[in-house]
Amino acid sequence: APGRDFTIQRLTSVSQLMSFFFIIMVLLARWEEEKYEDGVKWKFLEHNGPYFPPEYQPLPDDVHFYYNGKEVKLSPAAEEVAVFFAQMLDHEYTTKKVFRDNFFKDWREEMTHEERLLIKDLGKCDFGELHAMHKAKVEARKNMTKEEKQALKEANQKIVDEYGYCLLDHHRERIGNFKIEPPGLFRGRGEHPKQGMLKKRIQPEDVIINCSKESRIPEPPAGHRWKEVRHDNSVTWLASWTENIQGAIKYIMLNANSKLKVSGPASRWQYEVARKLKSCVDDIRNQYMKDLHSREMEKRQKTPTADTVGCCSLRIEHITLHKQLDDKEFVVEFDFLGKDSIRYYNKVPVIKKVFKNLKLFMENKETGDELFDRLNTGRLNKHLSSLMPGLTAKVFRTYNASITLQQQLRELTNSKLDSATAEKLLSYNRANRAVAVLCNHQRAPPKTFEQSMANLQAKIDARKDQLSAAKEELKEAKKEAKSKGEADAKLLVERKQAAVARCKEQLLKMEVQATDREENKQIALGTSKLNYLDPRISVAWCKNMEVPVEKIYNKTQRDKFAWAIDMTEADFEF
DNA sequence: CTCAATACTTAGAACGCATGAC
DNA sequence: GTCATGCGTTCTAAGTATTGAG
Repeated sequence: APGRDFTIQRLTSVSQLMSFFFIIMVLLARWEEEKYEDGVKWKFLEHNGPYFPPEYQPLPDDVHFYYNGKEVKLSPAAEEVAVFFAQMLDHEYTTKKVFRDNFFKDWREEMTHEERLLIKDLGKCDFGELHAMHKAKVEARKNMTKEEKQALKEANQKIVDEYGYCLLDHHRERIGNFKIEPPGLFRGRGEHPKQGMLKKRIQPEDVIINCSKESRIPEPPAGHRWKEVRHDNSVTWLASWTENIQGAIKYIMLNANSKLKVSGPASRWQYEVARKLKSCVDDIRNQYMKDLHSREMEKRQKTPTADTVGCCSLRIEHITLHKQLDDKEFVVEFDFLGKDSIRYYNKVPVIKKVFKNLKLFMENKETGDELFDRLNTGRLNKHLSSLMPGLTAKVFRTYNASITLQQQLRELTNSKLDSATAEKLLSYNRANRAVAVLCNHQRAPPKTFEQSMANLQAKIDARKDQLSAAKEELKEAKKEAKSKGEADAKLLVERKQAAVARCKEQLLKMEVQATDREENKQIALGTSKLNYLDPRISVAWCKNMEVPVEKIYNKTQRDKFAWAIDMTEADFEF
């Protein structure tokens, strides 16, 4: 079947040949640009190493911790961890059993033998004074004078200047995360079984440095040494360490606007592959409608994480089959937690064949069993790339997002002459929103949402009152004008009419704003904008609509998409 | 090939600062 | 000037992709 797919695909259209040709041209261009052999990411790399967070400052003598009502002076190590907990006391995490249990277990490990003997019940711990001290500190920071704030800013800038940049192949590049992650209590997303565990302080002895052999090797902090210094130019990271919660490796890497990222495989390149999918997506869709039978294998087990799934790892409890639902036949109801424990809920009508297959896959299984027990992401992507070179699930996502944006922009925006910039931007946001909904990019409603919505509503109400008052005045003025017919009175009518119109306009604007905000309550636009939408679509739209590109991309985004802003013409089509 | 380790991208929340309304 | 609010930045968790060992 893969062979046949490829043949069909190759013969179907001239435009495919064209796009294939284009891909090769881009490949060559990219080759030219990168100028290094495969797998080599740089020839020269020099940096100052990561920035370490400041050492723990023990509590002042007048701040106390109490156990069972009695004052206890904690050892520095135990005290530091106690402060982590105290700082989070306002957060609801600290009320959760898993969080508390994990915290307490790890905390006890930091205690001295004596402390461990004494402190056996978290419920008997009183962190009140530590908590109060933390809040006072936050408050004090907020109330700093202008000069103090300025001094702090300058100090931070000094750190950025020293540690925030590296030299990569003769270019000074901004580092994305040059700071070692400070210690604290782990906060996973969703019901994470490890929430509350102690994330330990990283020492230079834990850190591997990666740089050029011939570069100036970064100095470890005084009295310390690095775990290792290596010179591996097949990777892009500058430093790494292993964190203690999941045992995962953390990396110090470059900023998103660096050459390495912008010309890396992920950015421009992914959009070209996705564009190519446009020319053969119909074939591929027809094909998978034909062979609705896949048979592969595999399972996997990892260290405990929050219970989340993706399309390949769905379990049978995540879908419900409805032969009939409302007025539709063969409906699949999805309900599961995806990445970041974000819920996906949807009812999707499918064709009979798919419905029957799903039913078959669920047979003789029980809760906890995988729906597609012979499928995994590797297998899926292998199959996809046999349909079109470079095709993966992610390419589909990029394609779907970009094509949706383009369609929505066409549907939602009028000609450039028809509307004001604000209205154009609203349309752009709506198109962006449609994409975010498609990709299930959700956010928690902002904490201040209800309040700010109420504030806006109050403004709207006030404006409404104002409007009716203005209308009333207009009516009065008209009556006056009719009975008297003086020029002055007529002028007054005109003035009142203008006032009513202005009022109406402002009211409309606010109402639109309220709608926009309400619609955006649980939708996050940033992720799709940054990661899935071909920036050339947006740049072309700006050119066509005569909207400055600054209105849709901020500085950071303009840096990241500089290549698209430079090269895109108004007639660009995804 | 499989599995685990490693590398890199994607993600939402928290933070903090600029801005604009009053 | 004050204050809320929205926005950009920072942070780091949580995915996917790739590599490499056996």
